[in-house]
Amino acid sequence: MDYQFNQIEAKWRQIWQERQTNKITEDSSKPKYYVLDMFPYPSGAGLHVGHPLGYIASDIYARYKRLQGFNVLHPMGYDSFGLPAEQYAIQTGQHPAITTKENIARYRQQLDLMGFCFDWSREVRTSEPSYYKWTQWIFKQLFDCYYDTKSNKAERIAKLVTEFEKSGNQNCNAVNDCTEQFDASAWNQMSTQEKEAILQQYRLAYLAESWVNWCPALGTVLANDEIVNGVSERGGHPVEQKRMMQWSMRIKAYANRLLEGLDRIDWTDALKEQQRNWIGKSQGASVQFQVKNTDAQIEVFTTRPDTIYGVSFMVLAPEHPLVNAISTPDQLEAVQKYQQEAALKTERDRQADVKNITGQFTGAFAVHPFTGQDIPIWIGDYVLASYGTGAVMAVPCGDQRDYDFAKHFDLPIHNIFEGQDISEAAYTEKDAIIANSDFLNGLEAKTAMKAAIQAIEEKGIGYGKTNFRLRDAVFSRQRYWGEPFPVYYQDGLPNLVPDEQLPVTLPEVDKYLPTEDGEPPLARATKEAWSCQLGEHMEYNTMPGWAGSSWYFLRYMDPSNEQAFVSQEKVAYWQNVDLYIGGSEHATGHLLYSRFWTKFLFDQGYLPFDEPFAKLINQGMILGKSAIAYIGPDQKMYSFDCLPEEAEGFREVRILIDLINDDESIQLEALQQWQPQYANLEFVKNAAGKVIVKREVDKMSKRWYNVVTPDDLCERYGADTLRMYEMFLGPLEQSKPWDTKGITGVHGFLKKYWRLFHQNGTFEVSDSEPTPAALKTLHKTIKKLHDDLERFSFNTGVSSFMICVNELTEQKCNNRHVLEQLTILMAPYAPHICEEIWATLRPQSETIFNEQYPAFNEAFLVESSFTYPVSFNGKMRMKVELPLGLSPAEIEAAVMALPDTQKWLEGKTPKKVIIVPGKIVNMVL
RNA sequence: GCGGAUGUGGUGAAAUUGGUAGACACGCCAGACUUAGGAUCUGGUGCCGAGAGGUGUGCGGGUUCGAGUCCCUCCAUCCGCACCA
Repeated sequence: MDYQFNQIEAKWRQIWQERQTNKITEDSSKPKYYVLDMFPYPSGAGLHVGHPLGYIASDIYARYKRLQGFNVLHPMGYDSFGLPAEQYAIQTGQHPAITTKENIARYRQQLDLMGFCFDWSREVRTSEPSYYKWTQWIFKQLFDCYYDTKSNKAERIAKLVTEFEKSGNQNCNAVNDCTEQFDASAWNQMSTQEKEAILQQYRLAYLAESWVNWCPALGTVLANDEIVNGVSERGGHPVEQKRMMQWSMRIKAYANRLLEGLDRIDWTDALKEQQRNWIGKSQGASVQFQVKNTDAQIEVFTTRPDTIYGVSFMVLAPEHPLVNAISTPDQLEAVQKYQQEAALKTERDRQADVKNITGQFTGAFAVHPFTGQDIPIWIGDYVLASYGTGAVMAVPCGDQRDYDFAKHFDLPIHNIFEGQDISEAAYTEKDAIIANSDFLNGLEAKTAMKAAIQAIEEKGIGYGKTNFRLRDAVFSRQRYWGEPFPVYYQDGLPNLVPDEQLPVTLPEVDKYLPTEDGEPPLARATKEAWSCQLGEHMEYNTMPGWAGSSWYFLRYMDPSNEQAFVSQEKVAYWQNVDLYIGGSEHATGHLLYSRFWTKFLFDQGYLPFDEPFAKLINQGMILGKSAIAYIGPDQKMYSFDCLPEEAEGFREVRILIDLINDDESIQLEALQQWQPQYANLEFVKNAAGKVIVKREVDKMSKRWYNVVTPDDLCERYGADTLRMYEMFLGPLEQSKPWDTKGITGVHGFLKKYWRLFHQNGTFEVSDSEPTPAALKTLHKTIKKLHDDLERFSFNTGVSSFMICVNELTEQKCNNRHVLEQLTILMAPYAPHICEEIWATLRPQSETIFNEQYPAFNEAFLVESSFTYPVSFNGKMRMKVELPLGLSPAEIEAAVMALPDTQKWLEGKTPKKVIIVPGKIVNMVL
């Protein structure tokens, strides 16, 4: 009987569904384990072989844990709000909900083919009102909280209001953007509007005018991580800076905890470094500089307060609010001209222009707080408005950028480093002795820093300060296909929609474009189209993509709860995710925001943990091998090996990889039928009469015609083969190009495994005692597999199965015990074939996944002898078979007694004999 | 520039604590069987050499009886960040 994978797989897909084999419930008698995949955005293109890579790995691990007796939560869902569905809606008028639904159906069909053990009864979709009701609810909690620096957690805003009523904000321990100071009576005299304006500067979700990355082509605001090289990640449109009223998240409040939490989780160093880099903690001091002859003060942040005597000028960002006020009349025109030029430049231009030093003198001077000297104030676009205070104290001797600026504009450079030459470049190391600096003279940088901060604080002109690069996250999008805010406006003030009226559902609109006067698409909705009609109007922005994905892993625990986003009991049982698998592209987006929301929900007592993902693995990307053909100036297609040396006038075209044979030649007739432009194409063939293509590795994508789909491979080889082959390709974390050629090896292995049971046309296993050799093979494999899975090395696991089946075939083993154990062992990798075999071996069994994972027994591995390699001075010369269990002395005696040993010793006595029992014997002469 | 990772046959790759480098698979070569299938099975396959043997994990050093593995210098590739004061 042949291995009929298509029939077997279809059968078990159906049985699993009928018996609800993968449905799980909270069961406190078993330990829990939570295996999670990053849920996909259901795009119209469907899945290619790269998508399931991580899912296969997590599926294997989930099934393995289940066989070990864990109650495993392994869910799947869809991140179903997003731009492509909306773009499609704009073009076709089709409602994004319909496209999304269709795409999800297609995804589900493809995922089911692979035999994943997802508990689909727990599916979540971020675009479902029953889901985003709770995204809105979490937003409300964030709006209603501030970050208390004393208790070091989020607290209710009502607590802050009470404090303001009692003592104003003089001694308030809250993270804020508030620049004004007020006392209790001032607060109590404020109007509702004034109070709310203040509170917005404390709330964790707040409305503020902020610099945003505005993309005119998309008509929306983008987050920093949605911009790649200065253009939008999606579509590649230019992005410019604009000041707009936006919702933001005060993620900065959590900067320290986000940083410190990294030490407690099992992620790769690369990923942790990326997050550390993104958070960008730096310690230093904030210092006030008095502007000469005015009341104005300029606050700067510096990491080198020890170099304060080296300050010889200041530079402000062109956008700095004080620039116009302090510029002298004779400089004002030039200053404004420079400001305009800077504003026109996109961030991209500024980045590209690093080498080009520009700046403008304001005509104003500041007073050096220690020397009292006049220091000129300049503006320059190398100073960023959005970092620190948007102003720097320039220390040209210690900072290369300040040095270059000083050289370019011929500004003074004071050397404050003992014995350092700064005639060519700044001295940026922190190991020099400070000189020419009054009370700091002779100190090392470290001590000088402390002394400087102390002096600054005593003078009352500043304080020691920690600064973060992390910026608050803009939370508004001028888009249709996203979560509406649970917010309405009354008298110009934002108000929260009451819980009873959640969710605020997405209203119908006539078009998915912004309105003519630039309002977001939701402004097109009539009042009646909204699920709640409160105040003057609802919030027209929608939430960004990361809103729904920041907490979805919690919803799987309790997907249909209508009273809470997750019940206390369920979250207490499931806790955080034990193993999270997904791509590294979310390093500074999703993974950071998710940690932020988790910490917030923890602070508010909704969760018993504050890190969402205990262990994280980034699977590598599977790349496509594009096929490139060459068309000459004569419009003929040339074989790659027939290209002239100087291929001028030749152009490269990518052709569908399905049209390429194994020998890299094109199926010419199929090509002519593929696209009309090739219908009458002529060819320049090589000596073998073929047209060869060049291969290039690209991202797998429809536009490169290099997509390989799992559907085709399941059809030809079966899901079990595809699952094992994807694992066999190499280490999970590594990116690698897809190559279908090798799949026959894995397919052949499964056939070989099948033949262990089906030798003479019938299913046959022997009930006799297993041979020692077979038991040795089995237990070797059990141990290897266990170790491989514990270190997430799925590829070596597949190899171990191959070796095992090869050995058992060679031993002609068809022993029931051995084959049963092997089948359980392999079930996580190849669930369909193993279920089929198990059903034949044990017809009463419901599923193999109710069995116990095979236990390793070392007794079966013990050998009677071991063949020692014997080396002389490290060079292996002979092999000696000796019984096991000998002491090193006995081994030495046995080896020395051999005539061959005497031959290699050439009459000498070894200086030293090194013996590692069970490993090696080495003689040092 | 900074940070992270990776360099092993024709190819994908193994080698878990320093202990016989190249397991396993693809490809290739030779053969068997055959109702000629893209089936199955057997043997070979790092490089040099007829052979004994030599040599070999990006380059160059070091530690060690012994290094793919540990240390130092350099080189290459990939990824992330990038005027962050």
